[in-house]
Amino acid sequence: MVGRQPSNSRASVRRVPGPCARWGDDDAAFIREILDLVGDKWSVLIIGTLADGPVRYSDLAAAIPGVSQRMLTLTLKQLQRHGLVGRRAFAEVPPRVEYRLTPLGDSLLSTVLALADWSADHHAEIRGNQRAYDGAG
Amino acid sequence: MVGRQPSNSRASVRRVPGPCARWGDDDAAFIREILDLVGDKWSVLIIGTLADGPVRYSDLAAAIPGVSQRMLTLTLKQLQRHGLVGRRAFAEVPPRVEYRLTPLGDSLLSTVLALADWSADHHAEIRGNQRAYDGAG
DNA sequence: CTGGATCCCAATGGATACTG
DNA sequence: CAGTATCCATTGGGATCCAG
Repeated sequence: MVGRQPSNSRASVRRVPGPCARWGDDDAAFIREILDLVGDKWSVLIIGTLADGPVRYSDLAAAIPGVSQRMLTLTLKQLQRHGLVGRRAFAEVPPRVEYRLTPLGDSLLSTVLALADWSADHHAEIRGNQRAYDGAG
Repeated sequence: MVGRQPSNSRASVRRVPGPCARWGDDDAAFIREILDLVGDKWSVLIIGTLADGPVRYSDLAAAIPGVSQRMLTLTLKQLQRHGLVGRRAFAEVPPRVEYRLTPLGDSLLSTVLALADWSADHHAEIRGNQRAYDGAG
């Protein structure tokens, strides 16, 4: 999010060096927004948990060990807002609410799975690099 | 990285329900570690900037508008530690240091590019969802 | 030029208690 | 059950100054 600029910008455009090589400034901004969403501590875990079908709020909480109610709710709202997750409330007592992946959310799952696969593939290599780096300074 | 536990833990283990549907507990942990790295505010921008070849420290700083020296240095170290980025210092005066993607970093670039593509593909759709959500409450 | 060391504020996020 | 509201510790990250 953020999106704040230092106001300090003197009139002179100063030639903001430009975007980052590969992406335009506002592409970059949007990509960062998605990255914030995906890189969020709980988003991917939630998406992964919803992968196999609708899950109730309390079951989500149980399936994702460390999450607090606050963060679960907040993250679910973000995901809803972006249209990745759908919410369905049943007018029963006791109340029941189910969350599920939308088609959009499902398409993101595939993409994220690629990243997960990459992680798994290079797990050992990266661990080795870390140890080497930490050891050798 | 945190690692703090509340001490409050009453003797009862209470049976931590287990992992998150899709991944085992420690796979999940490692994936989250990569996600933290990638989801980091500057990592992807840096990786993207290094995509086309070695870049000097000061050029990186110039190419990535909002970044502070501190964060640039810190992020580069993380990337080095994981073996995604290599550093080469020239014993000259004034000093010159070049950073470049390792093959590992390059393979991550491809994966991340997939995410960037996904973002671009669904940019409009997501924006629409956001407006709908914000409007309808 | 390339960073390291400090200071400090704002945001993140967990714990807890309360509500419909 | 499914959240909301509040409080508070931890952390992220910018600014600034210093050093090789």
